[in-house]
Amino acid sequence: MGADRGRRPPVMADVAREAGVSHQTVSRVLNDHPNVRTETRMRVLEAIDKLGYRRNLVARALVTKNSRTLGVVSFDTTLYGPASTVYGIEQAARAAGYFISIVSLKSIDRVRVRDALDYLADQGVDGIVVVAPQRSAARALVDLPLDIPVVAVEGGEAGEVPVVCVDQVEGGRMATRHLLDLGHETVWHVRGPGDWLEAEGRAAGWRSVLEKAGREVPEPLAGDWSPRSGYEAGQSLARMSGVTAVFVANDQMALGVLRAFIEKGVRVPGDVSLVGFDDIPESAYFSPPLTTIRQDFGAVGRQSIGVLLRQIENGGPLASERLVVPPTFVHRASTAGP
Amino acid sequence: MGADRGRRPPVMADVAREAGVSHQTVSRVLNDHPNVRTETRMRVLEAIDKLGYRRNLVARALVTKNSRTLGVVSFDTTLYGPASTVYGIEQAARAAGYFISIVSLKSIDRVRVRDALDYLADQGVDGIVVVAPQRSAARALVDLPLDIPVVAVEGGEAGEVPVVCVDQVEGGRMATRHLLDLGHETVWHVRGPGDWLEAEGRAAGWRSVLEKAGREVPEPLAGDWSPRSGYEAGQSLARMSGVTAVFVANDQMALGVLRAFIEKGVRVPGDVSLVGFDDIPESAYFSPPLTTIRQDFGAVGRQSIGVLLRQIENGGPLASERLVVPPTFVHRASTAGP
DNA sequence: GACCGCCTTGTTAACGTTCACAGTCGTGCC
DNA sequence: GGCACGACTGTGAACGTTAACAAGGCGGTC
Repeated sequence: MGADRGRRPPVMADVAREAGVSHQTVSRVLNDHPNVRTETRMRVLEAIDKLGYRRNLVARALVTKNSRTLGVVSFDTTLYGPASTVYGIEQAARAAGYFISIVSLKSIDRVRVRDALDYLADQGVDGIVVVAPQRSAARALVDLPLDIPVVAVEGGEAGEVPVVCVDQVEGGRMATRHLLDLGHETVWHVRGPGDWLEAEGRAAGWRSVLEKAGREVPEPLAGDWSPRSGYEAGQSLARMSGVTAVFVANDQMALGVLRAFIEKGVRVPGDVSLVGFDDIPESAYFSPPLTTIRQDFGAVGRQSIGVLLRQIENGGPLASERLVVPPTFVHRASTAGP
Repeated sequence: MGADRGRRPPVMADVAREAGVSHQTVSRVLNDHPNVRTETRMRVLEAIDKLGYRRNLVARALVTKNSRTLGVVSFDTTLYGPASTVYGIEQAARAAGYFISIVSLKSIDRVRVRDALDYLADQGVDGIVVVAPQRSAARALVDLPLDIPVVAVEGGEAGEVPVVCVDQVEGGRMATRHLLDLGHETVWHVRGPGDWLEAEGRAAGWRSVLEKAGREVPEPLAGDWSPRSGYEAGQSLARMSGVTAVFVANDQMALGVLRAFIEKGVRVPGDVSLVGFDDIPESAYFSPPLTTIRQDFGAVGRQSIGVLLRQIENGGPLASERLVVPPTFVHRASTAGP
């Protein structure tokens, strides 16, 4: 209707002219400022509607100094855990009216994490969630010179930044306790890669239960989370004698172990009982269906956004927090008495 | 030293003062403008370094009208396919110096896709990748009033927006041809949910090979991509007689089918051969390891960013393109002759 | 030697919003 | 009746960058 001269998207001033008010009044209407007469507000809203005006968030960010965007740094978002966590984060952030900007790292080390943080800070994000499941990544977060709120997910020791994580140690305990309760003499362990905090936590839980029960603690085998590494560990375990119960640090490796056992004629749970970790969607359909420990990634995502927003509203870093999400035990058919 | 009065981050003018030049010269150095004397450039760079100056990308975006940010709209990024695609997109985008802003949808319909696009457009993204594997999502993209480059991934018919996709039909053909080549009389099919283009494509490929070979075309069973739905389909198939070969539309459902078969005593590949689709990391460790069709999600991500950037540089939507990424056949142990 | 041109730098004005402040009313109170 | 105060609106100046234009210096050419 004669209001789109030049095909340039309308700006606040155009709306103001259309409604016969000043640009400031338009701004007030947009920001729900109380002191605007109802009739004026209506006129402005009509003008906005007529012109198809949309507020320019970039200009807004320039002056308010916040962009309503949060950054997420994550390791390989192809994996089930990180993908689910990021998903949870995204849902929670959008619900709170924030955008999510993602950086996905192929490998994590201090330099790369630092670069990613700088990169996001440059872009003007209001806060950053770092999904930092590795010790090196967690360490990259201490004495950060950034003056922007950060929260670590699975970030290890509560250091200078708040942390949200699943109680990995308790998960390891649950798995091991379950196997001992079934009557197994001791429990073998296929752990995750050395640098990973989750791997350490699960192994620590496993070890503590065995020690407290006065059982022998076998040397753990190490994998890299992949089914292939689980397969290799499974081949080793099948060659060993006296193995009746194995706690594998994630479901993907458990699948590999399962495969190796089947190839060697080791029956599960007939000969060996198996417990995994994560409860990926596939686990319930393994043969046999896998007993495992479920992590509530959605809760982790929500909690981390919660902590971050509290920091942002607070205006500064709050006393370093540590939120722990409990895991749950999922009993299926891969475990039985010896 | 002595240049951080008030703890305010330094701006271009501060650098200019420090280097004894105008802010414009600083801008020129930052943007690699050719006409700056080497010595001047050095002085500016030193000043930048000394002050720890970082360019404000928000202010830059305001005046240049591009934010070097791309939006991604995707369906449930927890699934392996979308997650991998988004990962590929992110890698490619960052390599090209772009940020990625993500919106992950729980369910896809015209309204929600439209909202997501608006949301991203508001934020000032330079272009949007829509991972639109459903017919309804693809339809949401036609006659978009948006004046911002868009590319659809798995987006169906080459309509008004460019499309990048894996050749699902060919994948379905490969799977079916392989089974016929092994000597099976015909091939059953567990397809994906009705609205999904990928499901349709794979089913179409399957059907076309059977028809061309003059074989009977059994009524396909429908799943929803989940292992559970595959399990249910598997139970039905196990009850039917004459089933010797099944093409399942994704690996997760194939796992469910496998589980149902094992429970019913149907041997794979002894009694029935099975082909999946996707080649998720787990597939090689199923029992038996799954013959499947691999999709190169990384390539899809890269291609889509390529198309998008070409559009952005071009300044307008280019003649609607359709890039097809070929799938590859992965032979494992779940298939054999009848 | 004057003029043209390029290289280099600086000055000023956008970009589209919010913030700080200053008005202009109308109302109530002493 | 004057004055203070609240509600409402407008004016000007930020925010930090790039774009457009102008200007000075220096070399080369006829």
